[in-house]
Parts: sequence; structure tokens; C-alpha cells
Amino acid sequence: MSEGLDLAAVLPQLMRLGTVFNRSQLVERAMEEAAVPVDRPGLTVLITLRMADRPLRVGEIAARMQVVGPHVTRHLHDLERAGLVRRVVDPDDQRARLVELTDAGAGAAGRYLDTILGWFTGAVADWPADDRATFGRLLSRFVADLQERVADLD
Amino acid sequence: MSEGLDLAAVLPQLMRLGTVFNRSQLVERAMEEAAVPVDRPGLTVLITLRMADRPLRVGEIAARMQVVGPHVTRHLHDLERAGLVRRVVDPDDQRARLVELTDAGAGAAGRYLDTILGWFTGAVADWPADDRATFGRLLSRFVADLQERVADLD
DNA sequence: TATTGTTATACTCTATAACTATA
DNA sequence: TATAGTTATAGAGTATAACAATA
Repeated sequence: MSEGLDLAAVLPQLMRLGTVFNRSQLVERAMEEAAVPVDRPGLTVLITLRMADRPLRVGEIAARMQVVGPHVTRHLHDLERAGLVRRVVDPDDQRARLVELTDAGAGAAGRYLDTILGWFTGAVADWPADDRATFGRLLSRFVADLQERVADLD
Repeated sequence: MSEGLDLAAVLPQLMRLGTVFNRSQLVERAMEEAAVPVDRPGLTVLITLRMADRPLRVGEIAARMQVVGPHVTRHLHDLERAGLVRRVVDPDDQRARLVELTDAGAGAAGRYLDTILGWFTGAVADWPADDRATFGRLLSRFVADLQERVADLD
């Protein structure tokens, strides 16, 4: 039972994956190709709202991005000035603000995600269909288990 | 043939994985647990050297980290002062420097990697063995294919 | 003249502290 | 008194520009 062996091989792959994602110009190039007129953290806000598929409070955005409140506030200013998001007072709580994508914001986020998705699709285009499905299933489980594990460290 | 569907589901998982890796305190906690007395970029240099398994030139380290030369130089100072790396002139080229881990540096990098590996092992401890093997195989292929794809964008 | 690396400087991203307003 | 958000400031990480030494 070489239980640890495959994992020891996976770790470097994950690190390479992280490098490809963060340090290669993958993100910048997709932003350019999709003509998304914001900086990187601004893009992350847009994507967060797009994946939530409903208006979010500032605090909710910060929690999902795993950053601190003021960081979100700061970039909401730029996004609002660019006409990509709208801030409205939460009718249930006058202290809170609900942030929602404008049509332009939803369009930009959609174009970006489609571009990335297109590259990924191209990368696995010649995979057998069941390998793709299996990979999706195992990756989802891995991320969920890892997240739980990290949460357990508290 | 729902070719795109599984991938559309994978993309958010990859983003969550990126968040867990970069924005959760996973790295910081592992550094603490392994008692690695450096900052984050310093750690990346140590890991890069450890995974190379031979002395590297400054430029090689920068290329593998996907950062620019001066950034590496800067952190090599701290690492050298802390006794974790050694810089020696490359005998083949007097302009270049070969950077190698000291015993202390190799120990620190090893402890860190073992800590992370332990967490990952724990996260998939109750997976069927063949799922683990399959995941490792598909992840390696995915990273390689994606890297190639990104390189093709040039 | 091109390449390797260093020094000095500036920019981007994110955090902490202090504050305002509602609850 | 506690919570949601903002403003102002500080810090970590990385890039660009100018330079020195060797090829």
C-alpha cells in the first residue's frame, strides 16, 4: 500500500498549478482578450458577484474573496465609477449595502469567464469524455475535503 | 455530448482551490508549524531549490518562480543572512552565482513540505486508493496540458 | 555588444486602526 | 453596546530602471 506516494507526486503539480494561475499572465491575457476594463482585484469582485448570481453585501463579498472589508470598499468605488456595479441600501438593514452587477458588469464578467473556460476546454479537448467527468468529480471532492481540513485547523 | 458542462463545473472549483491556497492561512500555518523562520517569498525560494535538487543560478530561480531577477536577489540576502542558503560563484561563468541550500535551509524546506503533505494526506485519507491514484494521474495531465496551452498563447 | 546579477525606486494588493451610521 | 461599512494609513510583495562585472 503505497498510500503516500501518489500524494507526494500531486503536491508539486498543485504548486505548478498555482504558479500557472497566479504568476503566469493567464489572468491578464484573459482580461485583455475579454476587454474587461478593471484591475485584478476589481475583476475578482465582479466574478464573485457573477458566481453568487444575486446581490451581495459588502461583507459577503469580502468573506467569499477571503479579504478584509476595506479592501472591497476601495474597489467598489472604481467599479461603480466605471458603471460595472451598483450599490443600493439594503431595505432590511439601513446599515448594509447590497451590491449588484450592472448589465455592463455582468457582461464583462461573463466574457472573462467564457475566455478562461474556452482555454480550459481547449486544454482537455482530446481527453476521453469519461476522464473529463472523473476529473471534475474528484477535483470537486478534493477541494471540498481540503477546505474542510483547513477549516479544522482552527 | 455535454462536453462543456463538466468543465464549467470545474472552473469554480479551481478558483476555490486558488483561494484556499493563497488567501487562507494554509501557508502561514504550515510555516509556523514547521518553524520556518522566513517570509513567504523566502519560503518559495527555499522550495524552488529543494524541488530542483541541485544548486540553481539566480536567473533559474526567478524563471521557476515566474518572477523577475531583482526580486530573487532581494530575498537571497535575507536567506543568506539567516544561514539557509549559500551563494557561490559559478566556476563555469564568473558572472553567475550558484545558490544552494545549507543543511538548515534543506531542513526547513523539508519540514514545510512534510507538513503540507500531511494535511493533504489527511484530507484524502478516506478516499478509495484507486480514486487517489486516478486523481493524481489526471491532475498531472491537466496541469501539463494547461501549461502547454498557456505557453501557446505567446 | 550581450548577458548575469545587484542596487535603488516605485507600484499593486491587502491589512490594521480610527471613525460614522444604524441597530 | 454591537454590527455594517467607510476613510486613512501602513505593510508585504513584486516590477521597472539604472548600473557593474564578466562574457
